This record gives sequence, C-alpha cells and structure tokens, in this order.
Amino acid sequence: MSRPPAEQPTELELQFLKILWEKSPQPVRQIRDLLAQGGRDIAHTSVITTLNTMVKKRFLTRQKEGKAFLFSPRVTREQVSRSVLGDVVNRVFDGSARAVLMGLFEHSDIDTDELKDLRKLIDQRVKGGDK
Amino acid sequence: MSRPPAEQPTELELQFLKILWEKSPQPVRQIRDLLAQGGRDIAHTSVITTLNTMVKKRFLTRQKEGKAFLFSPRVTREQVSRSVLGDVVNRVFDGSARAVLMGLFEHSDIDTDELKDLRKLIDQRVKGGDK
DNA sequence: CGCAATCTTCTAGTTTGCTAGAATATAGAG
DNA sequence: CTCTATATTCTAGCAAACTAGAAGATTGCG
Repeated sequence: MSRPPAEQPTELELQFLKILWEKSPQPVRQIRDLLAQGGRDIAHTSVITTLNTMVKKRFLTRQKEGKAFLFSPRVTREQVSRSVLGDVVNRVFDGSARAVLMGLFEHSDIDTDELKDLRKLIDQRVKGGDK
Repeated sequence: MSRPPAEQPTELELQFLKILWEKSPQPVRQIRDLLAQGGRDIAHTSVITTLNTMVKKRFLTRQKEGKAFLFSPRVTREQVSRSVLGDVVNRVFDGSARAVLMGLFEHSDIDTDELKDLRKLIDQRVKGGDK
C-alpha cells in the first residue's frame, strides 16, 4: 500500500494552471518563461515532464502545432477552486461552513467594507432562495 | 533542489491531531486503536514513526510515562484550521475572501438557516468593528 | 539532401510521505 | 536477578512530486 494519487493539483501544477487560465493555448517555451518570470526557473525538460503528467491527470490537453505542442487547461479555475475548498472544508472543518467563515475572519485583513460586501452576497443568496 | 518540507499537516497527520485534540495525552496503543476504529488500521510501529515525525515538526510533544510515551498536541485546532485555510486563500483564491465565500456557497448544501447564521456572524463582526 | 536548431521522450536522482519488520531497550513478574 | 512482555528505534521499501540531462525525433534553412 502506498499513497493514493492526489486528485487536487499540487502547488506547482496550480502555478501551471494559473498561467494557462490567463491565456491558452501556449507552447512550452512560453510557459517556461512565464514561470521564470514568477520566480520559478525550471529547466525546459522539467516543464515538459510536469505538463505531461498534468495531461495524464486530465488537468490539461495538448495539441500539436508545427513541431511543438500547445497546452490548454481542461479544468476551469472555478472547478479547481471549488474542489480544493471543498476538500479543506470537509477534511479540516468537518463540513462546517460556519467554521470556515469564522476562520476566514481570523485569517486576514478583512475590512468593514468587505464585510458589508460579503453580507450583501449572503442577502442575495437568501432572497434567491433557490437551489 | 527538491521539495520544501510542507508546513501544513498532511492528511494522516491531521487524523492524528484530531484524535489528540479530542483527548490528550494518549499513549501509542490507544491512538492506534482509535485510528483503526476510524478505518485506518496501521501497524503499531508505523504509528510511532508518524508520531515521531510530528514531534520533529513540532506538531506534538511527548512525555515519558512508565516505559511508554504519551503524546499531546502542541498546536491547537484553531491554529491549524487558520493556517490551512489561509494557505488555500492565498494559493488558490489569491487572497480574496469574497471569492472564498462564493466558493463556499457553490460547495455545499448550505440551507437558508445556515445562511442567516452566517449573516448574523458578519453583523456581529461589523458592529464589533475592531481587530 | 544534409545538417543545425529545436522540440520531445526516456531515464534517473532526490525528498517527502506512508508503511512495516528487525533489532534493541526496558519495566515488571516471579 | 533473570526472563518475558511490551515499547521504542533503526532500517528499509514503495509511490508521488519535482527536477534535469542524455538521447531521440522533427522541422526547415541553405
């Protein structure tokens, strides 16, 4: 028995996804440059290796263009965000949205304006009533 | 260069912490039993190995009692929750509490009552104003 | 066509995470 | 005090994650 393959993207994979969510499809060379620009200077072949594992995991698709491959995301930012958050909610907060919200307060610099914004969001949700 | 040591507890480590948050200090044997009870049947020595790495990571402390060790958490549930959530907020949601809250809506079965509860929480926060 | 540039695949090395058996230490019974 | 039961440490193996070099494939320039 060993570790089950993680269904959530890893930290590195998330960086790749963010780049491709911004713009896609993109070739390896360009992805590599953007990574380096973000402070993560990885060898060209390493970038390819990671991209290929992400294709295997179905996070990405690739298509041939000339002699190179172009990569695109197969999952949306919303899908990943929801998945990761849901995972944390279940694993750490035992499914309690309330606990998450309180943790959210503690976490960061949420000012009064943002709080009101959040409340408005909830109001809309309450009125909507659907789902 | 290789992977930086994760500062967040792993899934398994989180299970250990949950057990010790419920009751501590506890001996290895008992922790092992509770894990097995929760469906994770691990060899006694494996439990010790994990506990020791957690001590090294400063998630736990241990004290000798007779011929055995007793383990206790060194971090609180609140600390870990905040840390994990903060990590996700920054890494996945780029620091936006608003985005997290919306993801929270999407995630799960939050009914109207719970929404009102959340709103009350925000109201208290707005009135409190401080911190 | 041939060769250089460029891209990919293959192989492989390192660390973390998880697991467990072999070897070792120690407390307590008799 | 000796022996056994029980606890711990040591060692080790396997998969995932990350990294990169060597080798192989392909395009296109001259």
